[in-house]
Amino acid sequence: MNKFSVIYETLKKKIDQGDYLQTMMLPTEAVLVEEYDCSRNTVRRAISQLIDEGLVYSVKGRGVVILEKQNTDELLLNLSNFNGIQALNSNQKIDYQTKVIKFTKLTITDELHQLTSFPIGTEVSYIERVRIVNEKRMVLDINYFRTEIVSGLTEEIAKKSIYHYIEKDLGVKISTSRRHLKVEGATELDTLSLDLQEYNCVGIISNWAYTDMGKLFEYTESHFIPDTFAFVELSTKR
Amino acid sequence: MNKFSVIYETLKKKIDQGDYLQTMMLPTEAVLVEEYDCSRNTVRRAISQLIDEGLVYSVKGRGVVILEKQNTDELLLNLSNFNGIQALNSNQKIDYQTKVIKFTKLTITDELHQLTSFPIGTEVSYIERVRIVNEKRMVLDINYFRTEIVSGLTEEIAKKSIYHYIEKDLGVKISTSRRHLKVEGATELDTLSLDLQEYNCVGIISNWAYTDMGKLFEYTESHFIPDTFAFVELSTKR
DNA sequence: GAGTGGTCTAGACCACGGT
DNA sequence: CCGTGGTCTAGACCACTCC
Repeated sequence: MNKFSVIYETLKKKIDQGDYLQTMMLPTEAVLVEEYDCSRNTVRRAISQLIDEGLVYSVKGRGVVILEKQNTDELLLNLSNFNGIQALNSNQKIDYQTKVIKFTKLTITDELHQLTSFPIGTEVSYIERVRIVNEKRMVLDINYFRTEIVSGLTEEIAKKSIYHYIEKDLGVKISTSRRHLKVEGATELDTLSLDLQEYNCVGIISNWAYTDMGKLFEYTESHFIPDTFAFVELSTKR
Repeated sequence: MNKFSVIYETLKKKIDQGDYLQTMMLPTEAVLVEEYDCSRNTVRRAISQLIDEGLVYSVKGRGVVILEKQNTDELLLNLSNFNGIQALNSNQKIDYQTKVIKFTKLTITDELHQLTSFPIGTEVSYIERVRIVNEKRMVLDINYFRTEIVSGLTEEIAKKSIYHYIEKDLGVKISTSRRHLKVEGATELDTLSLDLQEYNCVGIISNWAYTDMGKLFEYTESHFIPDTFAFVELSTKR
C-alpha cells in the first residue's frame, strides 16, 4: 500500500468517525507531515484524493474544510465503476441472469461509425443481451466488440462475463473508458426486451472502452428501466 | 496562468492537431522537462490533467499513450459543470426563459430531511421554476435554499439567476457539490409543468451544494424531459 | 539492461485568510 | 503580521516494459 493511500484511508476514517467535529477542519499540512512522518507532497496527495471524492474542500489561507455529511443511499451506482452492471451484483449480492438474444458479426458502416466511433470497415461482434434481476428484465446491453482485438467470442462467453474473457483469457489490458448518459424514448427492441411496464422511456449509458495501447475496442449501450438505478457524480469549483 | 496549465493546454492542442500521430504517444517526461524547462513534477501534473480528462492513458515502463479519438457530440452537457442548466445557455447560445411557479418557505421535516439532507427544523426557501427553451418547457427546477445562508431571496431574483445573487450579492463562496442522476416516472407536477408529449418519464439530477465553510446550503432537483440532454463521464482503471 | 513512469523527499517562494 | 494552502524545484529510488 502506498504511503499516500494509507494517509488518505486514515483521514477518511477519522472524518467518518467524527474525530474532527469541533473544528470541521483537517489538521494543517504541517501537522500531518509531523504525524505521518512524511513529506508535504505526500500529505497533499492524500488530501487531493479526499477533495476529488467530495469529502473535504480546501481554502487557501484557511485550511481544509470538512463538508457536512449527506444521507447515504445504498442503491446508488457510481458511473465511474469500471464494470457497469456487474457492480450491481457485487455491491448488493443480488445475482442476475443473462440472456443472449442476438449474436452476430457486423462491418462498421458510415451510420454505425457515427454511433460507435469505430473506423468505417472495422469488423465487430454485435451482441444483444438482457440482464434479468429477480425475474425482472432490467437492462438491455448492446455490445460492439472489435474482432481484431477481441477474437474468439462465443455465445457461451457472452452468457457469462465478456470482460473476464477479455482480461483474463485474451490478456487484453483495459485502460480507460468514456461514458455518456441520457434518457430517450423506448425503441421497439426496448419494449420487447425489457419489463418497462407502463413506462415508455429508458435510461441509456453509452460506453467507449480502450485498450492500454490506446485502441477503441468496445462500444456498448446499456438500456435500463426507470426507477431502479441512480448514478453519482461530484464537481468541484474550477 | 500556472506553468502546469500552460503545459497541459499545449499538449492538449498538439494532441488535437495530430502532432503525435506517428507514435500515438506523448514525448517522455524527460523530454518534456527539457522542452518546457521545468521540473518533472510539473510535467507530471500537466499529464495528470490529460489523464483525468480521458485524453491519454499512462502505462508504467512504456509511456503515455494517446487514446483514439471519439466522435464529438455537440449536444453533450458535462455533469461536472458547475452551473447545471446555465451551461446549456453559454455553450449553445440558446437563451431561455424562466417561469417561477412556486415560491414559499418551508421547515425541514423528517421526510424532507431524508430527501434533502438538511437537518430537521432547518428553514428553507422552496422554489419551483420551469426553464423554457425555444418555447418548449424542458426543465423543472425544484430548489431548497437554507435561509440562514441564502437570505433575502425574492421572486424577482428567482426569475434571473439565484447563483449570481448568492455569489455576487451575498458574497457566499460555493465550494463543491454532489450530484445524482436517475430516471423516474413523471409525477403529476412534472406532467403539468413540462412538455413531455407522449413520454411518461423524466431524468432527474439531484444536487447538493456546499459553501466554502462546508455547510450544505442548497438541495435542488432538476427534472428534464427525455431526448434532449446527455451527460458525460470518464472512468479510469483503478 | 536501458528506459520509462510511479512514489517520495526536502526545501523554496508565493498568494491568500484572519488577526 | 503570521499561518495557511498553492506552485515549483532537484534529486532519489523503485517497478514495470521492452529488447
